[in-house]
Amino acid sequence: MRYSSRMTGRPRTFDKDAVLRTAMHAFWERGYDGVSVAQVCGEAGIAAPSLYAAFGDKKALFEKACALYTEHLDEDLERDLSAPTAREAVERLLRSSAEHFTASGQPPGCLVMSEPRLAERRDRTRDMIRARLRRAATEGELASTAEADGVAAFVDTVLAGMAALARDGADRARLLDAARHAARTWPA
Amino acid sequence: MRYSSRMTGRPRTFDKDAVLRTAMHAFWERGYDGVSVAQVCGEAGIAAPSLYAAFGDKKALFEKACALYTEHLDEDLERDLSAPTAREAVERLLRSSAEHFTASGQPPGCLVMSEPRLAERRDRTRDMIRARLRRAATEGELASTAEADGVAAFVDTVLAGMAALARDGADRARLLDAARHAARTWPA
DNA sequence: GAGGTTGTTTAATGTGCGTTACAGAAGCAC
DNA sequence: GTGCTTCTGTAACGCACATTAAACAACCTC
Repeated sequence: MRYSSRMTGRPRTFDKDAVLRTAMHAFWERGYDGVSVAQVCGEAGIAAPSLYAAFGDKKALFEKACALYTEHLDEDLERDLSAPTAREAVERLLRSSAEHFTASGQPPGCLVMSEPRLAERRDRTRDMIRARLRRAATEGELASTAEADGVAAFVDTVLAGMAALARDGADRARLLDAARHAARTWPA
Repeated sequence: MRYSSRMTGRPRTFDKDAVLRTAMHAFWERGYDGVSVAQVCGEAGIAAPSLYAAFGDKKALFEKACALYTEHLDEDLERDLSAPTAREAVERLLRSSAEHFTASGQPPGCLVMSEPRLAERRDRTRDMIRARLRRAATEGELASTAEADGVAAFVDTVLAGMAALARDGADRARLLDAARHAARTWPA
């Protein structure tokens, strides 16, 4: 047996990306524990061994689904936070999050926020928000680092809360209302 | 067989209330799906048939645990909302919630907020908050019913967010920080 | 065509779950 | 003591789950 070049073999009969999107939607909607491998197979129209061959076990599938989910999310986060002022950055983040949490054709809420297993990723997001606000403190937009951390805790809270409300069926207008009220907080 | 008076039989060897508290803690910490009947039995030190005889099946046990949890919670909510002004009511609610979500000797966060199955109870809480704020609109403390509903959506968001942050390990100071910033929102 | 590699299908594996049958133990009334 | 009732302990039930073994099918290279 040689390791020269990849052998071809029988071609896959399903769209791997489509199956991953299906799995991502399922985890997003019902969480890791709320989704069985058999359910993903049923929704994707493939048998279990095909899924295992393509993605590994359930945990690996979940991680790949999360990677797909956070791919666009991280881009959006960085775009919003790169606004010239922290105030604008926060306003953009809250608004775009409200929109994302209530996007049609997708489950309400946020996979990262809802899934207990993704606490580490939530921490990373919060680190980025805090970093942006601390920068605002050094630039004089906020009074101090402590003030920046307080605003960061508040923004984290509103983000998590909007995701929770969306999951409970709140519509986009309600979330945008909450985001608008949150923006009033900004220290004058 | 007569239905006259209750027969005595062998007395129970465990403290029913203590077992229910144990179950409540378990559900609070790990959610309905994250808790098995066997785990509750192990933590409570009783066998499954004893638990089933005392509380019924898992769903009934969960409902009784929730009733125990919300018993004190509803009292606190009504106490906070009965403050003379809506602003003070909201400030009290946010502060006491932050404290409850980080109380020592109890799991962090909130059983009602974390458990997907309790959406109805969350709705009831939100109805009470909205009702208090609409009252403030009729009393002239807020500009309009629409304004009251906006503030209510914001308060709902902050409450849910604080519970989520607490679950992720945020300490009491951080939650109180968020609550304090949220109070700044109040329309002047 | 033969040989090799990979995908599919069916059926099975083992594990943990919620739940219960059953036999014995512990109390009360008489 | 004998009845009656209720609780306890062990062991089992059926089911859903994640995962895989084994046989077959489809493609490539030669």
